[in-house]
Amino acid sequence: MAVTDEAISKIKDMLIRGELKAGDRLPPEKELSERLGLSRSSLREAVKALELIRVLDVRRGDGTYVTSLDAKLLNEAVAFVVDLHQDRSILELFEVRRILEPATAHLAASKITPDELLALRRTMDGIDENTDVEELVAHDLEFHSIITEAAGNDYLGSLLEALSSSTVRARIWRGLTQEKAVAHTLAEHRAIADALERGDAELVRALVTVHISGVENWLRQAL
Amino acid sequence: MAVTDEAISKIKDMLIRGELKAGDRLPPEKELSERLGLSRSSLREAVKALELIRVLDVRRGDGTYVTSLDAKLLNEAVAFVVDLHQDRSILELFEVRRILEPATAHLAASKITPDELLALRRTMDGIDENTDVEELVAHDLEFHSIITEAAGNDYLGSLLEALSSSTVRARIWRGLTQEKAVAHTLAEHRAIADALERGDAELVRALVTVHISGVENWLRQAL
DNA sequence: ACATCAGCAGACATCCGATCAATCGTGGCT
DNA sequence: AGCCACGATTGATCGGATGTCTGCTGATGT
Repeated sequence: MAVTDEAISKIKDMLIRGELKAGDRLPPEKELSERLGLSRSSLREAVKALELIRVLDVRRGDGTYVTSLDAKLLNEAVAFVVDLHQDRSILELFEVRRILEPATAHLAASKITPDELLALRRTMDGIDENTDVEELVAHDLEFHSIITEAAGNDYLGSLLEALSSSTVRARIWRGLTQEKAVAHTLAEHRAIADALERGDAELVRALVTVHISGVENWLRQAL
Repeated sequence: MAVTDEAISKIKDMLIRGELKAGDRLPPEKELSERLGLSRSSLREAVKALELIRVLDVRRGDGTYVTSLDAKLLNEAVAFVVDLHQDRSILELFEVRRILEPATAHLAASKITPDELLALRRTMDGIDENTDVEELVAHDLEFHSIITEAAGNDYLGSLLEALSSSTVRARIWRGLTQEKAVAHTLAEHRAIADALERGDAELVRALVTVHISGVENWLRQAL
C-alpha cells in the first residue's frame, strides 16, 4: 500500500478509535508527518483527500480540524458522485429517490410538529403560474426538505438532498416546458401537506410516490 | 479557491463535459500540471483526493486512468462515511437500510432469473448451527447481494452494500451466534427465496422488512 | 529460421526534503 | 481599546532520487 493510503487509514483509525474526536485539532503537518513516518508532501495528499469528503477541515495559518462528522458527510460524498452521473444514469438515481422519498414522508407523518406544518404551508404562499423558475425550484426544495427534516433521520436527509440536487435542472426544464406544471405541482404539494396534517401516513406515502413518479415519467419521456 | 480545489473541479468538469471518458488515460502528471497551471505536487494532492473516492485510478509506472465511473463510486464514498459512524448513529443508518432493502427485494421479485434463484439457494448449502462466523457473514452478504443484483439498479446496490458493510455484519453475527439465530435467519432466508421464486412481490417485501427489522431490534436492545 | 527469454531503456508515478509565500491567532505595546 | 509585530501553520513549488511497469532488442537454444 502506498504511504499516502496508509496515512489515510491511520487517520481514519484514530477517528474510529476515538483518539481524535469531532472538533479536535490535528498536530501540525510537520509533526504528524514525522509521527506517521512519511514526508510532509505525502501527508498533505492524504489530508487533501480527507478534506474532499469533508472529514477534515483545513484552516490556513491555524491548523487542521476534525469536522463535526455528522450525517452531512454523506451529502458531500454522494453529491460529488451524483454530479458526475448527471446525464448518464439519472433514471436509476431517480429510482432510488422514488424509494426513499415516500418512505421518508411516511416516517414524517407521525412525527411532524405543528410548527413544521405551518412552515410547510408557508412555502406555498405566493406561488402561482406567474412565479419565476428559480423561486419555484426554491419552494420545491424547501417543501421536500421540511418533510425530510421532520422524519428525523439525518442520513436519510443527506442522501435525499444529494439525490435531489441533480434533478434541479430537470425541474427547471419541466417548469419551462410544461405550462400547467406549476398548478399541478402545487396541488400535489397541498394534498401532501393535508395528509401530513391529518397524520394519514399511508396516504402520505401514496401521494409522494405519485408526486415523484410524475417527475420521473416526464423525465423518462424527455430523454 | 485553493489551487488544488481548482484542479479538482477542472478535472471534474473535463469528466462531465465528456472531454475525459471512462477508461481514458490522463496526460502525465508533469504535462497535466503545466496545462492546469500548477505545480506537480499540488496536482498530486488533487489526484489523490479523486483517487480516494475512486474517480481516478493511478497505476504506478504506467499512468493515471479514469475509472469506469459507474455506480460503484457510491460504494466507496458511502462506505468510508459509514465506517466512521459505526458506533455513533448506526441505528439511523439501519433505518435507511430498512427502507431500501425491502424495496429492492420488491423490485427483484419481478426480475430475478432462474440462474439467480439457483445461486440464492446454493448460498444456503452447508450452513447450519456449527458454521463459523466468517462463513455466516459471507453467506449473508452473498444472499443479500444476489437479490440486490437482481433488482437491476446499480446505485441501489452500491448504497446497500456500503450500508451493510462486512464489518458491521461481522459484529452483529458475532453477537447473534450464541443464540438460535442461525436457524432463525436461515429460515427467513428460505422464505424469502421461496417468495421470490413464486414472484410474490408483496410477500417478498414483507418478509424482508421483517428480516431486517429483526436484526434492527436485536441491535437496538444490544446497544 | 524460429521461438523464447533475459535484460536494458524509457516513461511514469512515488516519495522526499527544502524553500518561500500567505494567512491566522496571539500577545505585547501604546 | 486599538494597533502591530511575531510566531505558528498551512499553501505552493521545485528538483532529485527511487521504484515499477512496458516494450524493445538481442542473445540463446531448438
